[in-house]
Amino acid sequence: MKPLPRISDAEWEVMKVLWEKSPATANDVVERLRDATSWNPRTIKTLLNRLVGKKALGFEEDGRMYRYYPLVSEAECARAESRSFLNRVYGGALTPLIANFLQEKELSPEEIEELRRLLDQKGKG
Amino acid sequence: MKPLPRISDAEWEVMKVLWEKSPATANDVVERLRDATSWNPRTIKTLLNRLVGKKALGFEEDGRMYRYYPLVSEAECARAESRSFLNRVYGGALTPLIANFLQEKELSPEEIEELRRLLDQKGKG
DNA sequence: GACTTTTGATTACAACTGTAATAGACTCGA
DNA sequence: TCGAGTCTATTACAGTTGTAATCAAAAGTC
Repeated sequence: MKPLPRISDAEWEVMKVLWEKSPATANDVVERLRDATSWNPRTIKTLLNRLVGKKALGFEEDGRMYRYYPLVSEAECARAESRSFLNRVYGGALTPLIANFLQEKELSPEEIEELRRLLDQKGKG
Repeated sequence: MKPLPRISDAEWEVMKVLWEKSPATANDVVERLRDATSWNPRTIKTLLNRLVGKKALGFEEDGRMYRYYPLVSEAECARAESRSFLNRVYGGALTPLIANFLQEKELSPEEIEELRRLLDQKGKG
C-alpha cells in the first residue's frame, strides 16, 4: 500500500474538482471553483503545484498547458482521513462518532433506510 | 455560542488527558502521556502553553505550579471537528461517511444493536 | 545568603498552509 | 519580428504546528 500524501483543507477542494472530472487544465479547475470559493486563480495554481509536488496529482503536457489528473483515489484518501480523524477525536471508536453525527444531522427516511440496510448486512456478515 | 479554538493533533492529545481528569499539573499530564507518546516534557509544556493562549485551557496557580483544566468541553470540540471533517471529506453527507466506516471497521453485535436502536429512534423522531 | 533545582515564559526553527505576486518561457497576432 | 498575453515555476510572507532549548524567577538546600 503506497503511503498517501497528506492533503490540506484547501488542497482537498482542488482534489475534489479533479476527482469529479479529469483530466482538467488549471483554468478548468479555476472555473469550476469560482462558485465554491473566492480564491485568486494564482492561489489555485499554487495548490495544483503543491499537489503535483506531493504526488497527489499528475499531469500531461498539452502544448504549454498541463492537464492534471489524480494519482490517488478519493476513496482511499477519504478512508485515510477518516481513520486519522476517528482515532484523534473518538479514540478510534466508531459508535460514539456515529451517535454524535446522528444526533445533530437531519436524515431523510430514505437515508435512514439505507443505513439500516447497511447495518443489517453488517450484522449478518 | 462561543467560537471554539482550533486544536491541533498534538494539542488534542493533551486535551484528552485533561478532559479525562482535571485539574492536573503539567507533570501530571506529562506522566499520563508517557505511555501514549514519546514527547519530551518540554514539548508538553509548550502545548499546554499554547492551549492556554488559545483559551482552550485555564489554570489556577498552586504555589509555583499551575493546575490546568479545560475551558471547552470534549463534546463541543468533537462536534465542531466532526462537522468540519464531514464537510471537507464527504461534502457534508452523512450516509457515505457511515457507509465507509461500516465497511472497514469490525463491529460487535452489541455495537450493531446500539446503532440500530439509534437509527430506530431517529426514524421515529 | 549562594547554589541547585524546578516551573512557567520566551525564543527557536523548520515544515506545512493559506494566499498570493513576480519571473521566465512560449505563443500568437500585427 | 516585436509586443502582448498566457502558462508554469519560483519566490514571498505570515500564521500554525511539531518539537524542543534556553531564560528567568522562585524555592528549597547547605
